[in-house]
Amino acid sequence: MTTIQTQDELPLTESTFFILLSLAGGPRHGYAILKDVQTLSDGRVNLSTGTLYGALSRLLEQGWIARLDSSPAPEEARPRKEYILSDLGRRILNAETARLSSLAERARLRLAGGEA
Amino acid sequence: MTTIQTQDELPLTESTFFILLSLAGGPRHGYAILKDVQTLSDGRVNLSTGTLYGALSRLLEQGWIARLDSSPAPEEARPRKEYILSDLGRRILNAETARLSSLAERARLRLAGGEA
DNA sequence: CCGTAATATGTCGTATGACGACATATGGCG
DNA sequence: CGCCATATGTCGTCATACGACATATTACGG
Repeated sequence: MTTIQTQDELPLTESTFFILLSLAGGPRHGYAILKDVQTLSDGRVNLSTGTLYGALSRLLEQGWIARLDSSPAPEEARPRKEYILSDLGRRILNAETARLSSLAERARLRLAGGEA
Repeated sequence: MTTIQTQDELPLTESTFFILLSLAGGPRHGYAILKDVQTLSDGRVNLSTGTLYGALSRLLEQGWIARLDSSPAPEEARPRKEYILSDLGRRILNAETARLSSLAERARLRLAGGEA
């Protein structure tokens, strides 16, 4: 069985992680992700638009996110592209979260205990 | 006061993180770090020598690690360079561990709760 | 009504760093 | 004697983050 090996895609970069995490909260368009990531990271992470739109097109290609064809209310003249997290994306985000936890735990042990 | 802003150095790459974490367990030479990182990561992370030695020289420049002048037992013809974690390096590793923890926690909340 | 800021999307050049491939040498074991 | 593990190192390439720049629309204050 050719189960997709989510493990092989890790680690995510911090930018990618936060973008996926933002979308885990619901569909959003680019600029909204930008703002959400600032909030999620307590202002620590400020994606440049270069990073954001580059990452979004990459994530689309990889199928980790998808375009949301929210029948764009015609009165919406304003350009807006909404994205949602795909199942694959969610699985990867879960795997990354697990990796993060185990990493932190592993580090805490060695830093606290001090033993080799 | 020019306190070093450890925050500004984060996030670390996974390679850097594991190299520092390995040295947190005591002084080691390059190849030993390579093996230690494999163990620490349950075989998931296999640094190439390109990554390792590149990272080590960078870490030296930054003062996060230092050469250990362990009066090399003269009978040691074998080339071996030992490294230790500096105070700065240890502070950064601590900061990164904290970042990792809060990231995992933040993600767990959003993924579990599902709320926006 | 005009200017400015926030919203919104995008491109481009540069720098960093991971990685695989390659190179080199010694020590130990069969 | 040959091979594998140990041990250190360089080089070219690729992925990606980032800042700078570009462009449009909407909202608000003066």
